[in-house]
Amino acid sequence: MADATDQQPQTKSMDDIMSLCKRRGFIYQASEIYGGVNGFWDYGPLGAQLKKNLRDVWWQDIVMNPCQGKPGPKGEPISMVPVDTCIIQNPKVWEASGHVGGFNDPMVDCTESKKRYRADHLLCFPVIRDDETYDNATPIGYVASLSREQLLEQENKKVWKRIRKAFADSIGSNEHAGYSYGDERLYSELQPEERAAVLGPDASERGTLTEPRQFNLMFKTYLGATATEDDIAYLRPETAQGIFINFKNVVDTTRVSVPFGIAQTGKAFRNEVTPRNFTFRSREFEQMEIEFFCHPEEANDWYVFWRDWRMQWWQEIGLAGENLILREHDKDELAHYAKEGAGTSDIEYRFPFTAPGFGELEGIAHRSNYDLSAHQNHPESNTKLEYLDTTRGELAKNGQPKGERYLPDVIEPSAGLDRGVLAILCEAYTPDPERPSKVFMRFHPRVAPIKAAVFPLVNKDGMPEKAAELHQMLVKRFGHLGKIETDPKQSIGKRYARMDEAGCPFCFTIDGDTLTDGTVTVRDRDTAEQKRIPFDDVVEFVATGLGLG
RNA sequence: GCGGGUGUAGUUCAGUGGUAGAACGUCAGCCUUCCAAGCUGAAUGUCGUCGGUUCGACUCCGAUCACCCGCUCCA
Repeated sequence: MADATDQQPQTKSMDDIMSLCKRRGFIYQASEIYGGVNGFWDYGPLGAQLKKNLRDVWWQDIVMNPCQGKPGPKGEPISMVPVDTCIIQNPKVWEASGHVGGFNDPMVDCTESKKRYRADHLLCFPVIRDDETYDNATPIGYVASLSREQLLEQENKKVWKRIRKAFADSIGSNEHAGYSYGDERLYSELQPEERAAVLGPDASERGTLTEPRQFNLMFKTYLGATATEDDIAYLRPETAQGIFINFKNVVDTTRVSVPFGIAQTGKAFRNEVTPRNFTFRSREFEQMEIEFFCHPEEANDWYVFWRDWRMQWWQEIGLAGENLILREHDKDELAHYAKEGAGTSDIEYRFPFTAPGFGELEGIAHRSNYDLSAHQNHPESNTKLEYLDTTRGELAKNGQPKGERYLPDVIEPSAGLDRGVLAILCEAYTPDPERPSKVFMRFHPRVAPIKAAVFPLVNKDGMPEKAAELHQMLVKRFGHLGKIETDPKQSIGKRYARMDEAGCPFCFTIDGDTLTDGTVTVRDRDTAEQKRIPFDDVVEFVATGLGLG
């Protein structure tokens, strides 16, 4: 932990980073002139380009040239096709996926301790007096706990005293009066009158827990202008389902065969209970998702493949170092769809606001065939989603396999685009008291919103014209990748400083010598060092710098 | 949802019961041959919002919104 890079995030101030984001036009508060709106953020000119670049780099490395040409577990090329599906789907999609039933967790508040619990996590143990017959006893109340062990196995005097005090009116304060527990029930399953007799996990008297309240995390909307209850629809809480419900379409209309992946980027919406931490937990956010379909026997290999490659990808685009970790989920934190699979991993970044902890950037989940199965079995989908794999099965007389029908397993690498941008901003933010800007943004050239800048050293003597010429050359070659900046005004130091805060990796300066010996000055953002190269080599220099050489 | 904190120019912050300032940034001009240089000048805020107290509120009170921190929660 003594390593300098290890401690860097703790020394970076989130307030300073947010201030720079505003000041330089990366991120603004949404609806700011109306006082903002909780959980929403807008991207300014530099932020929009940065976000687009990250999305484009993902698209390039996932869809256009999957895994940068790296072969799969068996040496085969990775097969990937894109889709772009709707934010609003038939509401039955979300019934089948489990979001309508499961995406809303009933919550319980304790009016005494001010704590909040999930109603289906609260185990309620009936308290039964020893002088009652166990089998047909009426419980005198319930003791709630988040875990069986906590209450039963680690019971100590403190817990015991608390319970005895809370039930003093029923079992008496006599130390020797006994009680025992019946079989536990979930708080969510208790009747209202039973709930009034529950002793909360952190309460000292009974009946301090509220009724379970629904926290529906999906945004509701209405289809059609009449807007009745029959017209309810939802803004998608994840892009994934759009892929699953198009699985058959893609198989039927595209020359893909398992194993292959379907990729998609797009907005998703969740009514987070507590939006927090700048853009980290926004209610409107963008995902970059892959659903990779494979034979169940190969799913584990693909899970490992994608987990490791996605980690490598984030490292390659600038999140190198100790701030990025790969973390395998514990069994008890697996999502409902991953229970049957091999597991889930998170790629996590140590943000200034999570340090020394980490926040999730991307989850790689083994979803087994949960989703395809759910859609196939939904009574109203009425569609067989089994895949006919003609490379498998017994051999027929002619030597050809007879084929095997199965629901493919799915490996899902699901990344948060906005979280990626935020991590890149945090990682790039580099305080440097030695330089005029006091800080610079060390973006990887592939994602940097401004790719290069061209400056005439002074605004006269033919330098502006020469700079304009070079600027045009660079725009023509690299303008599709990001902004090429040029600016003839004010001192050169001020212009360099601006580019430092914008994270522009290369600045080229035209001076008097350019006009006589045909060389320009290159200034490197990270070292602030300068060297001269021929004017005619600048395009090639930038290409190399952007990894295109 | 609870507790704590904050809210004044683009940013960082002063400020006083008598309707606002600094620094930096931004812009313009001059000047400038390599790191926010120099000189001159300019723009910018309904002091988060609404309401109350007051002759008068940026200041006091209340509500509300937003952000930050700690819980809680987070497919």
